[in-house]
Amino acid sequence: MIALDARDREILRLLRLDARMSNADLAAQVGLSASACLRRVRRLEESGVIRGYAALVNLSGPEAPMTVMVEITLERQTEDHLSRFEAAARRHPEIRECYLMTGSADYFLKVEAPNAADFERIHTEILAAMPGVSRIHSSFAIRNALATRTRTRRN
Amino acid sequence: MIALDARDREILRLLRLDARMSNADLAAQVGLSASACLRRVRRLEESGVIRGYAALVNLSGPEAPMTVMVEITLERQTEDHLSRFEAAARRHPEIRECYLMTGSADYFLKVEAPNAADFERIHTEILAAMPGVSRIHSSFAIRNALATRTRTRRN
DNA sequence: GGTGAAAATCAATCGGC
DNA sequence: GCCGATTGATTTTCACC
Repeated sequence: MIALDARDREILRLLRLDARMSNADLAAQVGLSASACLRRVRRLEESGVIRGYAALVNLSGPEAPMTVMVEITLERQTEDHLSRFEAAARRHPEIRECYLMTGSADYFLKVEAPNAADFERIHTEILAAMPGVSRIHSSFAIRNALATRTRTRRN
Repeated sequence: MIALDARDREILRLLRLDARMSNADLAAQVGLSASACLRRVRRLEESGVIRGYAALVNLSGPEAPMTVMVEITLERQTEDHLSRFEAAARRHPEIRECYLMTGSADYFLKVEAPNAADFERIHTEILAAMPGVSRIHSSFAIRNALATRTRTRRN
């Protein structure tokens, strides 16, 4: 992990709020020249601190996906089991977040599926089929309460 | 909510993977001209389907923030209480996600704090101080198991 | 780390189909 | 609703201080 100074942290804060802000704007807001700012952004990208940029999508009505919070408890927690679980999680884009947790549940997953049938498939074919899984507990989201707009147009 | 066709869904899928893909690339991948593609992206932004673009940040070591999954149970669930809770959640950027849930816990929050002291402050001053909160259950993440890089350079 | 300038790419608009 | 061309921004890469 590379060292970060206050300006790097400010760049990260701003890009988390608006990943499509122009480099010129970003540079002005952190008080750097455009070239110095771009050099820092590239360094953050290449070191993996910035691991990507994502559009925040917000569908409602019949298009709305199911969002399910899934707690997974494993029978065993050897490095090998954890690695295999995580490798499987990475292969399934419906598993949008996956955290190794303290406490009783070993993994916490946020799963997004277009519909209930797809979620059932993920549940039975992927999650329940993982080696060493002893318990799966799913909670369903009714709606995202923080779905407010960050940015609408480039200007 | 606007109607989406297959190309709109493909645009959303691609922009969730790489929000900084150029419009020219995006257009080529969905099989549209650049101007037609841009018109669709603007429509998705203006309708709120795309609510923003965010850099995915991935810090480890001493810079790593605490990620805490918090389940909140309310005593009452009137519209008024829910609205006030959600308004308060929106005011605190450390609350990065907030879902209204089915089942026993009413809200599910993902909280990110620079350190334990900040998390304690959020816990006591914000979460516990909300009206009608009867139970708060926090689970701590050890690490993000899906922190793989999506994109490193513009090219 | 900063400046300035050049080249390439891109966004954004407009007229036409 | 889509295409193609034009115009103005933006990104990106230089060489240099």
